[in-house]
Amino acid sequence: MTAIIPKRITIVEDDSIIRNAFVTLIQQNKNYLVVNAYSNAESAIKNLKADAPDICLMDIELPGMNGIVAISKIKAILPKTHVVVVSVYENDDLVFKALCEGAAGYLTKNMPPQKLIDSLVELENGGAPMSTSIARMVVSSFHRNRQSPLSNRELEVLQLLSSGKSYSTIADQLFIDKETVKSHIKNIYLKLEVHSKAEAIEKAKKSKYI
Amino acid sequence: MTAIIPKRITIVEDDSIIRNAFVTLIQQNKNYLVVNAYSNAESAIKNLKADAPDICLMDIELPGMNGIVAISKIKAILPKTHVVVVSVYENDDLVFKALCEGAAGYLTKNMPPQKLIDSLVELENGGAPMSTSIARMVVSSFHRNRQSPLSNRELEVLQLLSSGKSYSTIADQLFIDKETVKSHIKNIYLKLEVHSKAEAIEKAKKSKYI
DNA sequence: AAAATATACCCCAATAGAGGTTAAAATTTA
DNA sequence: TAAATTTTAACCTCTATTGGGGTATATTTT
Repeated sequence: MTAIIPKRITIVEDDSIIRNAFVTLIQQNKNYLVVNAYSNAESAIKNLKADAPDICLMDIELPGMNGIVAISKIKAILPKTHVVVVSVYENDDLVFKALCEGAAGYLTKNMPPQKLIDSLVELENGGAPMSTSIARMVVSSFHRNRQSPLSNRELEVLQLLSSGKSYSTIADQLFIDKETVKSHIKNIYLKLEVHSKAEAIEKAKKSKYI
Repeated sequence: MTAIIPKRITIVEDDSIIRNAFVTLIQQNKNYLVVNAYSNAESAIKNLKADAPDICLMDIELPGMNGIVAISKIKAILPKTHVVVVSVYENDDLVFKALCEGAAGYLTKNMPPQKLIDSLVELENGGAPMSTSIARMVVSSFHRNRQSPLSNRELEVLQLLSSGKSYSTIADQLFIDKETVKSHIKNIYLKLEVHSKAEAIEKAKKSKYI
């Protein structure tokens, strides 16, 4: 018979009503222990080592330090802590910034209460809890744009160019002449209406051609 | 009172036992209609326009054309069809290739049967159904490695270098001298033990420093 | 048959890239 | 505070790369 060690949770949420709701909700489940709940990131970080949370629920819009920066700081101090964002914002930019800084999941506040508990379980099972729309956003970010004006060969060349390869390296890799690579790149520039490598890569990435 | 128009589903799965199990399972739910179930991708694509599926469940390991290529072909013909991968493989490479080609979700065959139905519902709700481990894999792909040997400034420089910018453009953007950029790049090469831009970018991306 | 794509060649000027060395500020860490 | 690291900047050399212009031909695709 193994004793259940409850997962330690801290909450960072400036709205006291939501914060208390989360505490109450989580405390109903004895697999989880809310060690502390803060209204700002600064104090949460100050007590981070003492709290030693397994999971941290993090709001994005906060007075003072915002949630994105907070995630970064927390992961730098306790890399193993799972930081799950709980935000009203479904803005692309914020979601991807949060994930890049190390968020283990991203929930939106309009979720049904049970979804929060499910998410904690999902985390323990090795998952990455996300709201419906966030999951779609994340998966869509991988999808390439099929409306590309570039031919398949041009996409191949641009792909290699974007990984920092030189014309000659690209030529070797595609078993074609360096001059042919030049021709392709000229046509790519024409089609994308750019005049340099950097512009072409920027435009192609923004349009998700590559 | 609005009539419920069932979502049209096709299945591509070479194992007849699994295929039939999926058909039986889905047919129990009158919100879904299995229009056809195929043992290979070629025939599924041949009948694609006639089947006009809203959702296609796609295996990866198939005789003849593999599932990744099949996703690409299907999305080229019917971009609006949601292709959901159902595979035993949890290999990173396959998952990301499938997503890049346009997969709307990725499930593993060890899921409980109800999870398949839940996934169909999740799709309709605007989500992207994923198995626990796949979701973690996808979210982790955004996380950058904090054990980088590079300084923050070096990371900034390498980031810009990797987007195809020239030394002078990087200098302008960071408000520093071109010679300083060169110094940073020299140090980056030293630390990463490489001797060219392409190698540095490759190593940094593989190690997820950038 | 026409259009798009993939291939390859020429010329040329500007600059980017990689190597070396040195060193003063500024910042962070011990 | 002292030591270490980071960031900044400058000098040198030399070759490779890039991007502009043009032209041309075989192969696919429409």
